[in-house]
Amino acid sequence: MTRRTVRLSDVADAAGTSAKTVSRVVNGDHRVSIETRKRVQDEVDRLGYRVDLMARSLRKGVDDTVGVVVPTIGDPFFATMVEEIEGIALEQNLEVFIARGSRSLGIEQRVIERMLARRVAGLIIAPFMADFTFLANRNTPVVFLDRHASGLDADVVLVDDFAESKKVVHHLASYGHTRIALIVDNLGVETSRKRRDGYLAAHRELGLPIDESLEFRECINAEVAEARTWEILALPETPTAIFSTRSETSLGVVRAQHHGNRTDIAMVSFGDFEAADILTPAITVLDHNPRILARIAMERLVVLMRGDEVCVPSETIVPLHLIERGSGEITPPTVAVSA
Amino acid sequence: MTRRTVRLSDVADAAGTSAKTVSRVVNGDHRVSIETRKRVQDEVDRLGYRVDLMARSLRKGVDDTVGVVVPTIGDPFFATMVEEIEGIALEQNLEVFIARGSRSLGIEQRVIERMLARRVAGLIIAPFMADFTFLANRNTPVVFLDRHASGLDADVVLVDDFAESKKVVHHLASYGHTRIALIVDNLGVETSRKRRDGYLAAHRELGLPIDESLEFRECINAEVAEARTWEILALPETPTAIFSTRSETSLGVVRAQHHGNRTDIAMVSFGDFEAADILTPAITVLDHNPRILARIAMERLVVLMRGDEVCVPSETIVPLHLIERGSGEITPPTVAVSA
DNA sequence: CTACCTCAGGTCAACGATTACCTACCTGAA
DNA sequence: TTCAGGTAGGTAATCGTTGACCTGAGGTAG
Repeated sequence: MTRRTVRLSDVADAAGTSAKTVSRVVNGDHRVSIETRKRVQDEVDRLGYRVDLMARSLRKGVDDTVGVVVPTIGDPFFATMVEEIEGIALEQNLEVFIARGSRSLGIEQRVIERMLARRVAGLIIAPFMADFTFLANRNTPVVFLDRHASGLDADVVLVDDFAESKKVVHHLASYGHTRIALIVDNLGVETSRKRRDGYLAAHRELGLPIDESLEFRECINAEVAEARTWEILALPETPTAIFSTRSETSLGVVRAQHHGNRTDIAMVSFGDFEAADILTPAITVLDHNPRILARIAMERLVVLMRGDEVCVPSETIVPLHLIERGSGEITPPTVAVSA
Repeated sequence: MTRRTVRLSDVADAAGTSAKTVSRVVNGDHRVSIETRKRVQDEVDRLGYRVDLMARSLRKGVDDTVGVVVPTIGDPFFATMVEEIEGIALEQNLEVFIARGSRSLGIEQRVIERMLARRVAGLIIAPFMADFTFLANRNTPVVFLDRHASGLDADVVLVDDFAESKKVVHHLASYGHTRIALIVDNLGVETSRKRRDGYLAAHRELGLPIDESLEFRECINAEVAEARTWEILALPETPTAIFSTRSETSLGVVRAQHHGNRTDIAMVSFGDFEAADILTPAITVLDHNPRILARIAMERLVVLMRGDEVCVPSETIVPLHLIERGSGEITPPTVAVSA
């Protein structure tokens, strides 16, 4: 029962040819006569031969795999990205390695080094905190997703966090809000910083006062966001609107609003989430669609991996739409609407 | 700038030893003197040597990778499983391949064959529809997750779908419900079939009439479930409770209930979902925690891969808790509660 | 003083497939 | 007739690492 591996040469012996010929048949090389091809193919089927991809990759120098590194896999946003990437990879006959980059400090570099040791053909990275200088003199193609990466000039696919955030504040302001709380993650994270910058810039453009006590940082997950929202609700002068800069934190915000019976406070989420449309009120969101981003990144990576065109790193910005569902169109108590 | 790969022999030349000695140092073999070890290590660092995992795996016959196949990656249930698996894999210095198994017919076999060609050290499969007989005479360790697999006697980690579903119906019945609608996926899927069987069995045990018109099959996603729920709401004699057998479909059910203003109908979800606790009413769920399942499966796989103990395939059943949040404790209109 | 053991290190082949380079043989044009 | 060119197929080296096996020096027990 010890099923020894069937190798090229086993098939060759059985078919009375050389290993090279079998290799040609297996790889669809045309320099093989019809009869030989058939004879070899029959033996391949009979013996149940499969290429050993380890051996092939060793010889070729690259492996037909792409490495995907995301901050968290369980987050529906990144999970959907991975699903999209996997779909394209399958079409291209590529295998997908997955790793999480946010566990601890230095973890991103570690998992990426491992993938490089595997000679992955390309990398898609949704960066978390690392500096990517260590990738500089490798020649593995890399596309960054969702955020810019420091230390490496590579392709990147993202949204204009700054402008989109400004858009949200302008939207809320147009409904009369002047006191808008901000729920934001660690500012060391580029996306968070830019979203906050957009929030501040919009305030300046609109001539709204900037109240630092309305800015809640370090909202790293739904739980923290929920706790901060309870603080918001306890404020002497409650803000009339909340802007949550990540869909994950939005759930925390909404949770506190519901449990605290304060759904009268307007709320906009950067990023859609499940159930956002069935809550009461339904949540107005900036539709940050992971599939589109992932698709563009992966298609770009495939081009880079083919290596036809030696092109300069490009930056793709995907525009977002604001889906008005209600929570973002609530007017503040003391202001009458004109529209 | 053409960074040629640094190999063992390059380091060996630089350190004035043989490649084997470098290999020993790199792999922490003890048969190397302190001085030699240091000299080699210095060269390793200076030249920036990294093992070529392709070469190592070819030599060793297995690759330090595990393949994970799930029906869908984007679904938070499976995404969380993958995240948990990846965490344990990292601790064990294993890399993770990810693939989706539900795209089209035969896709599971195809992606698994590819992983086998890569000589993965083990497989974790959340089966979808395939027959796994083709895995029978391979000797790659396999653990099935979430469902039994046909055609292969291997380890499996799952919940008792039948008993848990019965529990739900008993729960609803204890609140006086006798007309309970069932939202269920394709019955070709084992979990779906068993959940339905549990639903039916509970009816028999309780002496409740079984009304086939209350059974809605082929609810393959949230959209279909939502549509079916609209049908339910339009029924002449509306059921007083709904049992949704998957968290994904639960969202659809709840969506229709909310938009149709029929949150007076009781509802229980097999599987928790985000926002289930902040809806009004909050949703009663059977807490089908993917992390626990994934952890058990992965720990089991690690044991199998070590191959110490040649053990017979085991079946692990994880018990679930019903989280009563409100929607499952609504009483039907015409019945007075005694408790 | 010999026999045996351990330690540090080395040699060589093999893992399985592919690439670069040949060898016949055949065809057709000059 | 001869030679370029194409076709079918083969040979040998190589990708980078490791397992099996070997060697020589030194230690130790009898």
